[in-house]
Amino acid sequence: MPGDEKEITIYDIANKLNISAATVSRALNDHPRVSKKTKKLVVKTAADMGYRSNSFASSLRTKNSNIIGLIVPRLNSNFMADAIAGIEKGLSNNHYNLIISQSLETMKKEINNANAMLVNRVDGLLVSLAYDTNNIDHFEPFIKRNIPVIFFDRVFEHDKCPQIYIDNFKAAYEITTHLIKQGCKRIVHITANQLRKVYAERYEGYKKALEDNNIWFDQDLVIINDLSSTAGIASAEQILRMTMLPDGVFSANDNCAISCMQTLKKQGIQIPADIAFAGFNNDPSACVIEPNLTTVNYKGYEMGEVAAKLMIDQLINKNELRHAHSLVLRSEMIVRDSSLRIK
Amino acid sequence: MPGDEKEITIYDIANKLNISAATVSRALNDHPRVSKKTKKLVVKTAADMGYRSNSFASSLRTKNSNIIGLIVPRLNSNFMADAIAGIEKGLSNNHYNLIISQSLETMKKEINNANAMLVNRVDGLLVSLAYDTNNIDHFEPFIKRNIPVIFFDRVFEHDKCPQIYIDNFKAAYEITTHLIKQGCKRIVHITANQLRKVYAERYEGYKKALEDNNIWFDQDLVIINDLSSTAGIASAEQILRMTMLPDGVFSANDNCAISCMQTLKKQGIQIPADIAFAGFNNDPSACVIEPNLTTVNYKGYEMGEVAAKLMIDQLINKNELRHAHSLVLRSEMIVRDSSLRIK
DNA sequence: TTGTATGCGTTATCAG
DNA sequence: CTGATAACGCATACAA
Repeated sequence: MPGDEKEITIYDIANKLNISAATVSRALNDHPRVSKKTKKLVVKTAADMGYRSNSFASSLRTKNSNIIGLIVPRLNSNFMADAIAGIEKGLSNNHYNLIISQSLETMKKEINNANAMLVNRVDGLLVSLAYDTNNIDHFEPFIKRNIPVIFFDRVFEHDKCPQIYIDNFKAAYEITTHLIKQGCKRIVHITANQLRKVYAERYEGYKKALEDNNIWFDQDLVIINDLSSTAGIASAEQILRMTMLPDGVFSANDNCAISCMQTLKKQGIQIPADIAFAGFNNDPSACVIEPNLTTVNYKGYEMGEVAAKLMIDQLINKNELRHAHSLVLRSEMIVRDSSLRIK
Repeated sequence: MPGDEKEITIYDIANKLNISAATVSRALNDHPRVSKKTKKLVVKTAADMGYRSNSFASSLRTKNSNIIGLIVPRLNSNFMADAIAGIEKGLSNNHYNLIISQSLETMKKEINNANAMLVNRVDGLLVSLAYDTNNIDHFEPFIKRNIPVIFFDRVFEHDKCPQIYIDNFKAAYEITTHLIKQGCKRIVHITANQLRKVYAERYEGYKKALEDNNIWFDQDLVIINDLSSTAGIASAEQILRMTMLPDGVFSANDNCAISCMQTLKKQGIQIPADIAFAGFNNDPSACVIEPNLTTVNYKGYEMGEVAAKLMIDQLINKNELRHAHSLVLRSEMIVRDSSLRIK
C-alpha cells in the first residue's frame, strides 16, 4: 500500500553517505562552511532518495513558518481578487507562502481568523478589515510578539501597524468636483458604514467639494447601505421617490453605481443628461455599462504587490526600529461618458 | 522590548497547576479521559497565561498540518474568486486552513507550487490546472503518500484523483442548439487551448450540435486564442474580415464574448439581429452588457464548497478504499437578449 | 483519571 | 570543513 513507506530524513541521507546529519542539514541549507563537493553530493542523493524537508521540525527549531496570513472581508470581489493575486506574486517570489481567510464582513469571524493565524504561527499578517470592526484588540497578540501586522485598503490607525491605502478623500473630492463642473448641483452620495475609513474619507471628500463650490450639503442626498447590487437597486428606487430628482450620483463603489444606473435607465432616466454618474474602483463592468462609468482607478494588484513588499521588508529588517511607515498609493480619476455632459 | 518574552508552553501551565504536561495536553485537546474539572481549570489557566498551542510541535508529532493546498491558474477571475470563497468557507468550517498559490497559467510555475505544497506538508491538495499542463507527474509525490489530490474545473484524468466539473459538452451542445433554433446557420466558436478538457469538450458540444442539425462544420469559423478581453477584440476583427459574416458567435467564456460584442457593436453590427451571441460563465458583466448576454451559469462558489466537502470526506475516511469518485455539477443555460431573435 | 518517558526531524552550539 | 549532542513543544504508549 502506498503512503506507508517511511519518509526519508536527513539521517537516512547521512547514513547512506557515511556523513553526519548535521552536515546533511547544512548542505541542504547551502551553508557556507560546507564543501562544494559534499553539497552537490548531498543534494543529489536527497533528490534520488525522494527526500522532502520536514517543515514542521524545521519550523519548530527556527520558530519561523515562512507563512504569511491574510485576512480579508471577502475573497470574491474584483478588487480583492486582484490584491490577492498581487500579494501571492510578491510573497512567492520571496519564498513565502500565503494562508488566507475571509471574515465575511463580520468582526466575529475576523477574530476567529486572527486566532487561527496565531496558532498557525504565521510570520506576518496582512489585513483588510471587516465592515463592522471597531477595534483591533484581536491583533494585539501579534503585535506583542513582534509579528508584523500590515493593514491595506480597509485600514486602522495603530502606531505599530503600517497602512497601505489610497487618498480616498482626494479621489472623492476630485470626482465630486468633476461632477460639479459638469453642471451637477444636487449630487447624491451612496456610501457605506462610516466605521470604515475608506468610506468616511470619501464622504468627507464629497462634502468638502460641495463646500468649496458653494453647494449646500443636504443630508437627504446621502444614502448609506452596503454598496451591493441589491443596494444599488434600492438606492435607485429611493432616488426616484425624491421630490426633486438629483442631477448627479457619486457612488462609493462601481458595483452599486452600475445596478443603480441600470434601474434608473429602465425608468427612462437619461444618463448623463438627467443624472450624471460616477463610481469608484474601476471594475471591469465599468467599461461595459452604457454609458461607460466615470470612476476612480484603484488597482488592487499593485496594492497587493506593495503590501507583500512591505511585509518582506519588515521580516528581513527584524531588528531595526520598526516605525509604522504608511504608504499612500496613487489613484486616478477616469472620466467616461456617464458623467460627460460637456463634450 | 516586546516579543522577547518567552512563549508559554504546556509545561509552564503544568508547573503552575502542579499537574503533568501530559494532562495539560490532553485537557487542551478535550481528551475524554480527563476530568471536567481539570479540563476547565487548564483551559482557563492557558487563556490567562496567554498560551498558544505550538502547531509546529503538534504537527511534528501528529504528522498532520491541518492545511489544505490550493493551486489555481489565476486568483483574479470571477469564477476563481467565487470558487476560492466557497473552498475557504467549506474548509474553515471544518477547522482546516487554506494555503494558496497561482500557476499563472504555466506548467512550470505549477510544478514549483506543487513542490512548495509538498514541503509545506499540506494534508490535501485542490488543483485547477494551468493552460499548458500536459501531464501531472508533479502531483505523483502526493498520490504516492496518500495525500488526496482533487481536481476541479480544469481537471485531469487519474484513477486516484477525484474530479469536480460540469458537463461542458452538454452545456455547449445546448447553447449551440439554442443559437441554431434562433436561426443561426454560420456560428463562430471562440475557444482556447484544447489541452484543457473544459475547452475541448465545449468544442465537441458545439460540433455535435451542428452535426445533429445538419449544419456543415467549418473549421474557418473556429477561433482559438486565450479568451482574454484583448483576444475578444482580435476575434471581432477577424470576424469582420470574413468574406461572409457569421450570424452567431458562441464564445467559451463571457469575458471574451463581451469585448468581442463591444467591438462589433462599434462597427455597426446589430446584436442579435445580425449576429446572435452566447458566452459561458455568467460573469457579472453578462447582465451589464447591452443586450444582456446569453450564457451558461456555472457557479464557482458551489463548486468550491463541493470541492472542500469532498476533501474533508477524503481526509476523514482515510482508511476507506479511496476510489476516485468524480462529481458532475449542474449548470444551466441562461437565455438573455443577446441571442433572442424570436421573442 | 493522571503521570512518566520517549521520539517526531530539524538546526544550533560547541568541539574538533 | 565536519561531527556529536542537545534542544524545540507536543502527543502518545505504557504504567500506575
